[in-house]
Formats: sequence, structure tokens, C-alpha cells
Amino acid sequence: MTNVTQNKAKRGRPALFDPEKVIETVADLFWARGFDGVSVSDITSATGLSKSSLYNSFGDKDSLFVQALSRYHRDTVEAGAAWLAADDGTDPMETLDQLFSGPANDLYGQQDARGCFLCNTSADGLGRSPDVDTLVGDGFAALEAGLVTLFGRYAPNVSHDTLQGAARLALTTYVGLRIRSRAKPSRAELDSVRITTVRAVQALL
Amino acid sequence: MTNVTQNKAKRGRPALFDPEKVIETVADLFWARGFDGVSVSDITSATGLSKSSLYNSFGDKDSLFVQALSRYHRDTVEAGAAWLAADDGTDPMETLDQLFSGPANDLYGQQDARGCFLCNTSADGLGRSPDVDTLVGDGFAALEAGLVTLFGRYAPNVSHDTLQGAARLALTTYVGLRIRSRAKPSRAELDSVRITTVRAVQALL
DNA sequence: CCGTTACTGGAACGAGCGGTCTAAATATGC
DNA sequence: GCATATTTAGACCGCTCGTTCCAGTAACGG
Repeated sequence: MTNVTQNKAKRGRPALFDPEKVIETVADLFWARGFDGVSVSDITSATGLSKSSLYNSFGDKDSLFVQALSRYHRDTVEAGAAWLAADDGTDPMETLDQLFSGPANDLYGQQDARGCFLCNTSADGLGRSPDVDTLVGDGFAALEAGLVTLFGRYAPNVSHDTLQGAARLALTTYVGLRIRSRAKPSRAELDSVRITTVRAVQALL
Repeated sequence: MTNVTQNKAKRGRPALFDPEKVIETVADLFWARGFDGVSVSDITSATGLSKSSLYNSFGDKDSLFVQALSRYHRDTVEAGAAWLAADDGTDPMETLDQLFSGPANDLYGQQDARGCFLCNTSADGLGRSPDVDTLVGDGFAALEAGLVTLFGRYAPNVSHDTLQGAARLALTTYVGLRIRSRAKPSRAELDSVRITTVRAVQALL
């Protein structure tokens, strides 16, 4: 497992595709439509690969999903957690407000109906593979830690338990908001939840 | 369409099954495994009906799902909303606490892994039929109204907007908790969200 | 230039899906 | 008891699914 990339003394015909690009395309599909909503034929159509190339290089559909979610975990979830935890001078409650603006922006701004891949998988992708379950658990743990850091910056003299409680409430509400968004609620309703959540967190800390 | 039950001058062979019992069984299946997780063969196995009887009496799979969800709406959602709105002397915050005990009880008490049919459908059943979407919308609206009444009893001098904001927060968090429960979180985490939510609602009102 | 190695396209597979249909069975009204 | 109306059982349909497999092809090392 060491120096995999260097050991590539490739002898046969080299692949015509870029593996990273393929996983990116696959992730977009699963993100938007979920595991069951995407067929292997959909994937071959979107990527241009044939079925044999796909199975040779990436394994079966389950494995493909894990790779897609891993990519999301690395590129989006951990980046989001870092964004929450970063102290860049912004008011922590403003950051929280921005987090909760996501669903409304997706629904009423640029129409990005994919939602949050982590929340989506939590809703309809669990129990199929241990790797997926682990990734979802790790993802939420990272976001919770990010929120704890964010809230600790807002209220430095508050116990860790209280910070964690508020973080878990916020995270749970965020998941709920993502799921509720699938029913295309009014902007007023989304805004209401966003504003009330910020108020509630302020009151708790 | 008037007096349908009376006009039943049935002439042919009478059915061997109880339609209500069938829908109840079907609802249990969809509730536990979702629309895509239940095949028509599963339904015929569970109910004992043959496919032809099923299609003759209840229509296709979509229609069956609508009937199951309608039953749930009538028997569970509206009953729940009434339970929230009822003034039986209990402390409103105690009622809220009980509502949020549901997920933990399901997961760690009697193992009822079905969750909340309404939340489940909101997560993976929307967009297939207008009837389903409407039922989900109506269900959440009923629960929101119940929470508004509940909170109004706790804080009689608070504006309707504030009550509604708190109700929407609570409802959204409840959905999130139901979804998060699918990852089988620790009891401590579920308890934490329950307690913090009650505290947050108290602080908001 | 040759042999090795790997990738490629597409046919094929078995299983399961939702849904239809026909023929037999059965209770009714007259 | 006969004609009628309805239900029943299960074979059957076309389709899509995830997956496998194989012959053909292309690029590398020597």
C-alpha cells in the first residue's frame, strides 16, 4: 500500500479516463438521486465508460457509492467543518445563519435540488454497507465538533456539555431542515426556522 | 357516490378479506421499509391476497401507498396533533418532552424501527404522486398547529408568530431526530437533543 | 516488431420488478 | 336451478436491474 502511485510501472494499455473525474461524476449522480435512484446504466451514460471498464476499475455499485461518499466527505464535509471551526473574524451567529441559509438558497436561489449528500444518505442510504454507515457517522461527528468550536468562540465561558448540546440541536435541526426541504416548503417557513434556530442557540449559550 | 355502503346489492362472489385489515398490513410494510423497499409480491405474501384481487380492489402500488398513508394520517397524525393540542392538565413542556422521547423509546425500548411514517415518506417518498405530497404537507401542517396550541398554553401572552416559530423549530428538529435515529446514535445523544430542545423552546417563549 | 498486459464494447445472464389476463370457482338475485 | 356478477389463483408479459464474460484492440517493455 506504500507508494501506489509511484509503483505504476504500467505495461498494458493505459486508461482513457480520469478516475477522479469519474468519481466526481458518479458522486453528482448519487448525490442528486440517491443509491437506488441511479442505475449502473445511468453511470455508464454519464461517464462514458463501458460496464466492463467501470467494474474493472471501481468495483461494483456499492463500492462506487462508497468512493463517491468518501470524496464528498473529504472535499465537502471536512471543508465545511473546518469553515465552521475557523476563526476568521466573522460573528459566530452570522456563520450559523449562513449554514442555515443553505437549504433556502438551494431551493429558491440557484436551483440545486441535490441538498446535502450526507443528509440524503442518512435518510435513504444507511444499512447497506458498513463503510457508508461509518462515513455518515464520521461526517456528523466532524460537523458537530465544528459547531462546538464555533459556539465556544461565541460563548467562551460555557461548559463543553452545554456547547455540545447546542451543537447537537443545531445539527439535528439542520438535518430536519434538509429533509423538510424536499417537500418544497415556502421560503417564509425556511427563513422562520433559520432565524428561530439562531435565536435558540443564542439563548442556550 | 351517496350511500355507497347501503347500495351494495352485491350479486357476485363476496370477497374473502377485510379491506381495512389489508390496508393496515400494507401500511405496516410501507411504514417499515418505504415505497421502494416493498414489492407487490411482499404485499401479496403479507396479506394472503392474490395479485388480481389486490389490483381489483385497491388499484396499483401507488394507489396502495396513498391509501396506507391516508390511514396513517387519519389514525396517527391527526390523533397525535389532537394529543398535542389537548389540554388535559399536563405541563406543556412535559408533553413536548414526551414527543421527543419517541425516537429513543423506539430505538432502545421496544424495538420499533419503523420510525415515523410521515418523516419516512418525507425522506424518501415525495414527488411520486401528488396525493402523497399533499398528505405529507397536511400532516406537518396539522402537527405544527398542534404544537402552536401546545405552546400557546405554556405561554399565553406570546405572539402567534413567536409561537409558530417555536413550533416550526420543534417540528423540524423532530424530523431531524427521526432521520438521525436511522444511524442508531447513542441514547445519550438522543437524550441530549430532547433535553436541549425543550430548553430552547422554553427560552424562546 | 513482437509478446505481454490491460482496457474496451457489447452481448448475455438470471433475477426481480410492476402489472395484465384468462379460466375456474363461488355466492348471489330471480 | 339458472344466469349473472364478482373474486380467485397463478401463469405470463415486457422491462430493468446489477453483474459477468469474452473477443477484439491498443499501448507499453524489450
